[in-house]
Amino acid sequence: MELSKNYIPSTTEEKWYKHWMDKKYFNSTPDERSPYTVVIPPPNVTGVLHMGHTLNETVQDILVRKARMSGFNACWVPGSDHASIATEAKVVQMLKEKGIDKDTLSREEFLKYAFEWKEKYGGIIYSQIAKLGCSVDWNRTTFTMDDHYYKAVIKVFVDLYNKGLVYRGARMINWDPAAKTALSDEEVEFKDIVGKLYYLKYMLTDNDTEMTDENQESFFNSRLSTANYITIATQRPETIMGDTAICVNPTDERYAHLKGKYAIVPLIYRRIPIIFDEYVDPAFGTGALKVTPAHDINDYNLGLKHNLTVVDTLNEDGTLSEAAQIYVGVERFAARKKILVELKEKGYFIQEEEYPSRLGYSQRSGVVVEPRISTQWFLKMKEMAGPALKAVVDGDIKIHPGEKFLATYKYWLENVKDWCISRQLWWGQQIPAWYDGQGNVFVAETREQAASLKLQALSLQQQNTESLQFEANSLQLSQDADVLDTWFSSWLWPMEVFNGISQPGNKDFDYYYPASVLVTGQDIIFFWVARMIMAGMHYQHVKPFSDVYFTGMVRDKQGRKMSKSLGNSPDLLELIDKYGADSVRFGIMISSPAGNDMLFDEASLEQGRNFTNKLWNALKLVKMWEGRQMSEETKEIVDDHFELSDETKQLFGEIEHLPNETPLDHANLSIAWFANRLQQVRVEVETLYSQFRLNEALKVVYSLIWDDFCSWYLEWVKPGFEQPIEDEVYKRTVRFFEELMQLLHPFMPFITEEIYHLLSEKQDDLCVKQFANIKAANNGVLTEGELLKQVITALRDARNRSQLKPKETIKLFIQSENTGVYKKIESILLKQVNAETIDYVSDTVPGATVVAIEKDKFYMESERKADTEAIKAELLKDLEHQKGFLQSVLKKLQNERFVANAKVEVVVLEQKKQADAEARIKTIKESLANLV
RNA sequence: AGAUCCGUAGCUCAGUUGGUUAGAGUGCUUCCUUGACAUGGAAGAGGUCACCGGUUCGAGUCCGGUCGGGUCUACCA
Repeated sequence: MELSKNYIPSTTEEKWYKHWMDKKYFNSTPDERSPYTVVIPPPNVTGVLHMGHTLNETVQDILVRKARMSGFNACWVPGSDHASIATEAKVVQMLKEKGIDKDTLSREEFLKYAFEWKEKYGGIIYSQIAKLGCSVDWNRTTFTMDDHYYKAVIKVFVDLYNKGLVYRGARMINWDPAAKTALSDEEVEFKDIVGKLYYLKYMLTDNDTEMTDENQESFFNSRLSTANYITIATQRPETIMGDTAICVNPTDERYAHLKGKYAIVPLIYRRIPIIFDEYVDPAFGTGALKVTPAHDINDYNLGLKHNLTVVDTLNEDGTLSEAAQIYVGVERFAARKKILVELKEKGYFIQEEEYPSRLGYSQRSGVVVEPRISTQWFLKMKEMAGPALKAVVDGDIKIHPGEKFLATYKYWLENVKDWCISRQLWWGQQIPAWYDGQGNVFVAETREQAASLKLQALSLQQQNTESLQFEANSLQLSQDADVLDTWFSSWLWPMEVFNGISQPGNKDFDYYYPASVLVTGQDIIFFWVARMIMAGMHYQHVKPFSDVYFTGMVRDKQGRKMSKSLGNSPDLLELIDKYGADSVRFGIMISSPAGNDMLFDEASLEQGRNFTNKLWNALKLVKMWEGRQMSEETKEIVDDHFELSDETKQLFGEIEHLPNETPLDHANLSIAWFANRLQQVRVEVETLYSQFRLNEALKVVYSLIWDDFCSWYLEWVKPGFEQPIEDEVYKRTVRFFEELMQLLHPFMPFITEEIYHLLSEKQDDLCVKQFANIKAANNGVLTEGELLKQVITALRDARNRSQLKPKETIKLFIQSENTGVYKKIESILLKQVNAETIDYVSDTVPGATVVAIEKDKFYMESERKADTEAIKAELLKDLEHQKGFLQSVLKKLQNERFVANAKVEVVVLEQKKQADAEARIKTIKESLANLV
């Protein structure tokens, strides 16, 4: 078969994903194996995958594929989130573009549009997950508004209400004036801004009768010239109409005389009391605070304490309300400008100064959040927090990387406030609360159950059943118009994807719950992770997952957050088109240290593409050898010619799965070395997996393939041009290649599966091929391989320094006490350093370039005359280095306390270093003497 | 304001319980195209591990402090 010049991902990827699907490898049903469960963090149903998702899904797929290949029944559940605010905003926008105003639609009409929208765009995210190669069980795809899921959410709400954990009340909440809904504390993002602080005059009066005079305005304005006022500082002059007090610190002597007096709000001339509270910091601003209970959380608390009236001067859309009396209907920031103008005109304005501060913005709509008093549903969090905190603190749930997030998690749970769970939206689970006309509320899963609750309530008052029946027909219950916060459904995710809430105790749920690992971004630790733990502990008394792996945030090259507005968020499908899914996975993983933010750079994807090309070309090389094995006759001749030494046989014996029938000496070492090297790396990779250090695991495998396999092993066993290869060497090489592909498969599933099948005819697939047990590596063989590499590199370096062209050959003379080692690798050495002959000498070779490695010396003779000066300089540099090294070793060894206190193996190591360094210095000195 | 992480090669980062004169990728320099791969090969240069002090036979690693940067949390108008 003719293989293309470079690897072409597109056809391969489609072919194999379809094959895996046809074989149902990703589908999981309970069996006798241990489960390995992962639930996907459900992306927004109408969204697209961004780079953060890509990193996340890749990590999960690596873990899931690795588990599937390691004897586990791996089950990865995909799905999506209805994302109430985000989706509703998109639908509203879409309707607006069609010329339809949401307010003109009924709830049912709107939901019809929303579901159409979801059907149209909801599939995008799934196709992207498939493109990336994710091995999810598509039969288990779950949407947070699926029928069973919807019912589960309602069931939980009713249950928590009945337990007294859900309640309804008027509280200060975060209000989004654009989406016109309440938000939870977590949905508010604070940004640093430079605002302004305005200093305003409030007139003082001790008149305890309310001023109603038509002429009050001119009365106060005329008295402004006198000093009879108090100065306050505010950032929000548009809220002064909501002021219901001025507050000063009771210890502040400047204002002690104001006890019992009143201030007059400018422009509307409301008379408000001066109150005293420790809360006010005398050092800040003027030490006098205007109190606006309706529009500031602190003022609200002050208002509660001092029994102040609440004047809400804003409408739900952020315009000024009737209660503001002036500028009614004007948008809040426009009103601020107009009011400032009027304050200046009338003389109430003193000065303004720049003031750095933080402002809360809606995570979804991006507008400035308005603190607002509103009647909402809340979940008591204190009761939920305890077990969730314990599960993590006790180590039942392990967080990776741990130390970094434990403190944050703990602090949040210990200081958690009640969760506002109602949203003034239509897209979501409608709150199962029904109101009668008399201000009673009935919480139940269905209208019928709510009605029967009402009947029960009535029956307590009325014993007459006939009249009760009459009442039931005219109950006129109306359901709460609001829906629940999206996170109030997502927190059930690990349970309800297996119907654990709607059908508790079902077979799947018992088998798959709890999940093995949760992989998610650290930005939703409170939104989602903590709350899933709460729900899991509350309903199952069992953690929802054993490990949490936090991926870092994906940023651009300059370290900026990826965002649509910056245009620095690349399109995943374009990247896959350009580089292939394997390269995208490689690129994002290789530069992604666990838990740290990663800077995304397309260069790392190029590195991935180059890697796939390298793999492809290694395949081409090996395929060239196929069918070029030796004939039986040639093989006999060759085997006869090369008698195996006992040493080599011994070396071979260390690898139990190597054949008894052995090929050539050099291949002997090559195969033995690589077999051991492979085992060594497998041990390393296992450890890294268990520590979730996936990027390091990938680096190790990458280097094993590129450096050890391609650059060394393949070169060592490579036959001469158009020469045959030994049968056994060919088979071993194919086998190594297969094992490497298996090791790499979780990271780069497509190309590895392709190469696995191209290497030889196969019945099985890499996707489900089980890893063989790891064998212990033999250090002696590894050391021998390392020595060979070292010798080759040093000789090549010497060639370079002598400015020898690659084609120019050398004559090599080896002076060593242990020639046996080198005789074994002669054929490799010849090839790798382009020598025509190798001879063994017991003395120096005059006029040759000398290279010293450990205690051995290598003389290199060539046509070209050696540059003795350059070589001398090199040797002197090396000598200096060795001398310095020896000195530092001696310093330790001569220190009695070191010898006494350090571990024995450390001391032994130092002694060996000393001996090696001394021997090497001797060799270098001899070489230098030889030069003259 | 509190918490927390970070500061190692030009750049992005590894460096696991302290123990070779500190590693990788990328970039850079030199050389190399009929022989799997120029999306490549061979080789090389490049670091006072932010700074100061302490513990120790021994510190990039542990402790304290300083400076610089990030992130999260918090009700100072």
